[in-house]
Amino acid sequence: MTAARSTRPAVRDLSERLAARGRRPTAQRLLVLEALRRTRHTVTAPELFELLREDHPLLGRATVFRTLDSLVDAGLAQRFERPGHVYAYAACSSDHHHHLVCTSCDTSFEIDEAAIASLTRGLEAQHGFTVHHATLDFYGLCSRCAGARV
Amino acid sequence: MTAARSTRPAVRDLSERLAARGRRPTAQRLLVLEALRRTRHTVTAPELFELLREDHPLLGRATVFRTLDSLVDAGLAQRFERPGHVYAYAACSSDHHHHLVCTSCDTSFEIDEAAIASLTRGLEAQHGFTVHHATLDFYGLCSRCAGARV
DNA sequence: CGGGGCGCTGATACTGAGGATCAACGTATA
DNA sequence: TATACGTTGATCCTCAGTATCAGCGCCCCG
Repeated sequence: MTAARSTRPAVRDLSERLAARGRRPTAQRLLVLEALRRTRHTVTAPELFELLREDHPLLGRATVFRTLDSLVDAGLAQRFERPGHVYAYAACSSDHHHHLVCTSCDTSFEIDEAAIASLTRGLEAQHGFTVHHATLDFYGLCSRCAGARV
Repeated sequence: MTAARSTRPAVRDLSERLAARGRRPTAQRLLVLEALRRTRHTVTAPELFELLREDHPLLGRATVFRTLDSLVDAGLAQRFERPGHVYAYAACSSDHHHHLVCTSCDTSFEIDEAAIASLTRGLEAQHGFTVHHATLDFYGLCSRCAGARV
């Protein structure tokens, strides 16, 4: 597999984020990230593996799992709950880690981080707690699905 | 800081909540709920099973899994992430579903729901989204652990 | 420019959380 | 007391996620 030579923002972002942790922006990682960016929906690791395998039969199963973890770790993807005790993933820009997730069509929408930052600071002050990371995800129906199922 | 420690309401609460769904407040369910209330920490289903089995060797494994799901469903427990892609659980009062979780000692603290309610309403208005349920959990260090690891 | 360290990959086999199933049981209502 | 129905525990199964490891390729340093 050849190394990526494009200079699109996604690539630069990934490269920087990974480099900051002594990791490499490999073709596989870009592949996974771009596939994740392309779907507007949340995807489980096995789903994404099957999806990618259609075009890239060489891609390894373990690699997809590992890569998704790296992406979450690098702040470029977010983990969600799916019914049935399964994790699903969605790409997110480096500044927006929280989402509205439609439980009907699995589409995810990014949330403006400002409101949340102030909430976090309030909680830290109130409880003497040091927040490192938060899952702050809202599940429900998007306007389209809410309308469609009246 | 310690959360409210009112003892008996647990049973009434469970009964009502379950009855509202045509379900029964069985001895097993109370057992699981009380064990969950007793630990101030988050616990995984297998951990809780092992814990309960010491005193109640008859208790079935599947029952613990089922019961934890019922409790979450009834709003009396909350699911969390643990490193290693595992779910952990904590009891919560019917009105407080969101927590601060210490990643060092696994203790969980309830968050006042008022601030969150207004955040939710704002998001609903802003995105035309209908929120049914939210995971709103903050992971980090509690004051004790933050102090201890200087 | 050539070797060596190290991170990454893909294949395989494994682990264990959680679910499905089902006969037996308990409890509430008729 | 009889009956219906939710619940339980035992067993077996599924499959998401992990560990392992040999081979490979990038990058650094001589």
